Amino acid sequence: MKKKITIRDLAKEAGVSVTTVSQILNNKGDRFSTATQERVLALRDKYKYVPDFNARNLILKSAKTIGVLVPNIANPFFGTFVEGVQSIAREAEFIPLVFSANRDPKLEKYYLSQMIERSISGLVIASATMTTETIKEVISFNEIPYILFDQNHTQEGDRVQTNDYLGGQIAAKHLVELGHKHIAVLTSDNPTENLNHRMNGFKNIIKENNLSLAPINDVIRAPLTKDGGYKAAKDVLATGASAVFAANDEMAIGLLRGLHELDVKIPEDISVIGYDNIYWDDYVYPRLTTVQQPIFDLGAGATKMLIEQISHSSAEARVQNFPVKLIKRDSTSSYRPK
Amino acid sequence: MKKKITIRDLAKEAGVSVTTVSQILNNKGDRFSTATQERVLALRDKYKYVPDFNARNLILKSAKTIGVLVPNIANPFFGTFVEGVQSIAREAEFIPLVFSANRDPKLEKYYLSQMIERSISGLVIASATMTTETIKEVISFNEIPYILFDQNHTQEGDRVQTNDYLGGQIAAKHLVELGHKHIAVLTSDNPTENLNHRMNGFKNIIKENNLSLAPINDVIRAPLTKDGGYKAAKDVLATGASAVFAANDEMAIGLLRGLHELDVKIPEDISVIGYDNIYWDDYVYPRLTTVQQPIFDLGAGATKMLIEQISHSSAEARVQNFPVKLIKRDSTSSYRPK
DNA sequence: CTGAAAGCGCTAACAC
DNA sequence: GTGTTAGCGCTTTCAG
Repeated sequence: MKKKITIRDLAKEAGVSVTTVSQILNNKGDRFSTATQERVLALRDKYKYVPDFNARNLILKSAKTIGVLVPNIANPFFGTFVEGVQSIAREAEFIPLVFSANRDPKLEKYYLSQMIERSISGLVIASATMTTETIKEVISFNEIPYILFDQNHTQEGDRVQTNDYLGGQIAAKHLVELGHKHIAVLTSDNPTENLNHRMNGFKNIIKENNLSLAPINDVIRAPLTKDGGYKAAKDVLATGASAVFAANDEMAIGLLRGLHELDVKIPEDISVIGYDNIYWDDYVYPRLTTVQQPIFDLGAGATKMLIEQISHSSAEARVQNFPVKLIKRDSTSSYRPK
Repeated sequence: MKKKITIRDLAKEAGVSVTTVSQILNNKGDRFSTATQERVLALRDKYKYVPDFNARNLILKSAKTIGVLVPNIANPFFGTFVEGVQSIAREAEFIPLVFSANRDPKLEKYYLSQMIERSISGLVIASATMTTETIKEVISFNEIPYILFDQNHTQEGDRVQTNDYLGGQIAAKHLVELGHKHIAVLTSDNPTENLNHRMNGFKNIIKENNLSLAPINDVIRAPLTKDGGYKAAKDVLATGASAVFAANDEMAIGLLRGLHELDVKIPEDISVIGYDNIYWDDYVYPRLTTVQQPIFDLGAGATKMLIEQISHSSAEARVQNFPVKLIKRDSTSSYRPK
């Protein structure tokens, strides 16, 4: 790395003091003569001078950096979420530090400590494994502003969220309206609170319509991944249901594959509805009907809240709700008796 | 943010000098008595002291940060690539700063300047739009070590790469061996050098087998995206070919969807082979045959090289090659005359 | 209009 | 074994 040119170099060459240069470069130089200002500015451009970040922040105590903790960056759901974060961060000239913690609490703690060391100004947490204890212990201890997403709704703090209960209802209504009487559910073997809400909303509609959902037989549990959905196909088929609600699109897409391999026709033999509306839904076969969460907006909204909190440090905890809605595609159809 | 506890606080409480604390905390404290060492360490734990990053780096001049520039983080190819980067970075205690520049040169420059300001130690560039000029102008000017990936092979500098020519040959061989005589190609409307190599390898095998590839009719060009592949389906079909090689999996997957909507059966009516082996290939229908690039390893390998370069600043430009291989799945099959 | 001087929190020669 | 001291590059009072 070339030796960096410092503010002192500029000052010397301009024949002024370091103070002068500093003030002018930080737009606090009204009081200096236009000639001086122009000289300094010209010199900065000539040498492409960039103030040293560390030196600057050492004084300013703000790194304009926000941490983003997601389970898996290669997952398009979180990829899109992060893009939402980035779009807002960029506007506010914050830099996001993104970490993919792979649902590994140790990794999460490591990254967390790294972030604190780097004095991030705030944190967006989109990780279901981040426990209340970790948050209390590490984040609150350091009094770092943070925003939660996709968390157990029992936790405290500012958050963005969608109405999971409603989302579950929407999914159920769709299947019921298509005439399905026997509906199965594919959900996580280790559900977070928001997933429970989603499922409760679903069951609520089932019950209202006097349909049954046998808790044991019709509720299949598997990991919340494509592979989880894939491997659960046999069990889903065994329920004999004519429609199935998968707790998220990843699972639903895995399920699609599993059902194909079992020579089950979708939606003719069984309708499948997912949840999230990741951008892949249009590219699986058949195109996946789902309940949309505005993923990008969630990332953007969380970041907007966070930056507000950093700037004004508003005291009260706020919750921002985002809408969910049905996206009808080709994986669901009317019930046809066999 | 709570006022941070500083090294001075520790020193005072431990009844020793700041130097003592600093040395001990940096594992250079052999010369101090065990008692002192333990006292200091205990205090650090008690107060969860973390050295101030900015102050530290101001002296050390190393932020242990590497920049990573990718076109699109929500794209699983780059998501996986970034995970590879992260895995190595973490081992070496480097923090990756990941930017998704959306193939927008302005954004790329902005992020680049941000990174330089933050005195990153090195840069992994996985972006085809990053031109030689930008690299020269911004990166070389600041003498930042960098590693390229997926770039125009004409550029200078250390790099990781795969043998695209061979990859193209592998794809062609597979189709030829299946008995296909009339093969179409779906490639980028704005190809980078590595794509050209890929295509040249492909054409080489076609020619060797005395098959023709009409440059105009059989080479379809579209954006290198799912949507690009989707919209190109009609044109591909119009070639009358019994097999098609798509320049990457994204396009291939889009093409699959487009062909479905045209009621074309894959692989019965037309075989499709992609390139990259993104993890979605197993979850489209039919499962996509492709040429694998070791994406994770590429990210990891690039990062390993970069960190070596940062540490030892080895002079000579190095190139590390990664293997490619055929992954046979369900989207290709033997030629059957109609 | 301008600059001297203090100091952010830390590390590292160099004394003692 | 331990501490003094001098900065790292920058911003910011405050005194001209």
